[in-house]
Amino acid sequence: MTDDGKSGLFPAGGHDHHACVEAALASAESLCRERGLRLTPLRRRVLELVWRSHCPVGAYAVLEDLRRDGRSAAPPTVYRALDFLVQERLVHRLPSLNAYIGCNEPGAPHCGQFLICRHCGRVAELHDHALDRRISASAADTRFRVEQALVEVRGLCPRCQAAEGDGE
Amino acid sequence: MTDDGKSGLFPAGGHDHHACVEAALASAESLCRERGLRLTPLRRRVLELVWRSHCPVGAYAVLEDLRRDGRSAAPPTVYRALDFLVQERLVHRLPSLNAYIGCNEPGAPHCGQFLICRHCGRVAELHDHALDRRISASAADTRFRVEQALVEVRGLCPRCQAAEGDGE
DNA sequence: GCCTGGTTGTTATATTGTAACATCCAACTT
DNA sequence: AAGTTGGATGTTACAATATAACAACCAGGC
Ligand SMILES: [Zn+2]
Ligand SMILES: [Zn+2]
Ligand SMILES: [Zn+2]
Ligand SMILES: [Zn+2]
Repeated sequence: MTDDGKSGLFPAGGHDHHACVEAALASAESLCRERGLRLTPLRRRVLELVWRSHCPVGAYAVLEDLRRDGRSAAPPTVYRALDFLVQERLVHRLPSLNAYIGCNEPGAPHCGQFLICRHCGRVAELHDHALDRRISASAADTRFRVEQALVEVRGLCPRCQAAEGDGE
Repeated sequence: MTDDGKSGLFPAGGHDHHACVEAALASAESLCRERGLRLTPLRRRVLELVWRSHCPVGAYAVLEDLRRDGRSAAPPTVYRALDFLVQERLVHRLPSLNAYIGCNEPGAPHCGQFLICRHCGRVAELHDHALDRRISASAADTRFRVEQALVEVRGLCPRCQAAEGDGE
């Protein structure tokens, strides 16, 4: 990150994406080791494929990638791997897109908060704890026991706002 | 509502559901009239079917109901009606459930905020403006232009918390 | 070696959602 | 009234997403 950490949230920023992927994989390895879980080659590869994409990826896109690896693969293969990664909070599922994205702060328990650009498809994950607390408080008012929360915000990312009005 | 308006958010509360459906339909009629839109018999019927359910309903469930009416119906029929109703904010779509639920405050612009009970499937819609504002503020920090926001909270409703630990 | 539990492979199918085009119908125009 | 038009619906076919069920495999412990 070479900026203020805010405007660079969208991965279009000139950060080193390859390094991000490597860091995510290393982090996943250590988290699984701590938890006594098996980050098998398949799971690791799926995590890598999710992270390599700059946008959320669908299960069938991951499936295609696995096949390009030469690996035998069918839908259950990829769904099981993704389920594992979601369970362990290494990736998030975005229900409104039927797609998955790598969590940029795995290990830290948090609810998913996403800014989804309708134009370029990029997604930024937020970690706004005040928002977390606001959701908890609101649910507590109704005596609802929160187990998981998800915030999906659609709109235009800064870059696409600029492009708007032009030929796009 | 016979209570404090909080614990009764979950429709299991002893309110008159039939009256709610009628009120929703009447409200939809007047909103469409104001906006110069056509609440056709099909659209009206779909809205009624969504409202009649105590839980979010899937498109294919609505389709079955339409067929039970004796009406000729295929998936596009119901998806188009649902798309219209969602567009006009008369119903909300819950992406994590692939299902639809009637909006209990149509006309008032608001982001969707839902408490979804994983045990009984019932859903309560919240209207927490502080939460709205918190989301807007968080997005503004990143210069993201919000067009639509959605909060889906999963957990256990008060009733199902009580039932937990028993045979359920 | 053999059992065991978890992981992956494989086939088939279920569920959810759309594209494309035909038909119908209400409202407006002449 | 007859024609025109745009939106709404009917219809067929299909695409995209997800899961059930069972077989095969494999690492670790006995
Ligand atoms: Zn995360
Ligand atoms: Zn964008
Ligand atoms: Zn609403
Ligand atoms: Zn419940």
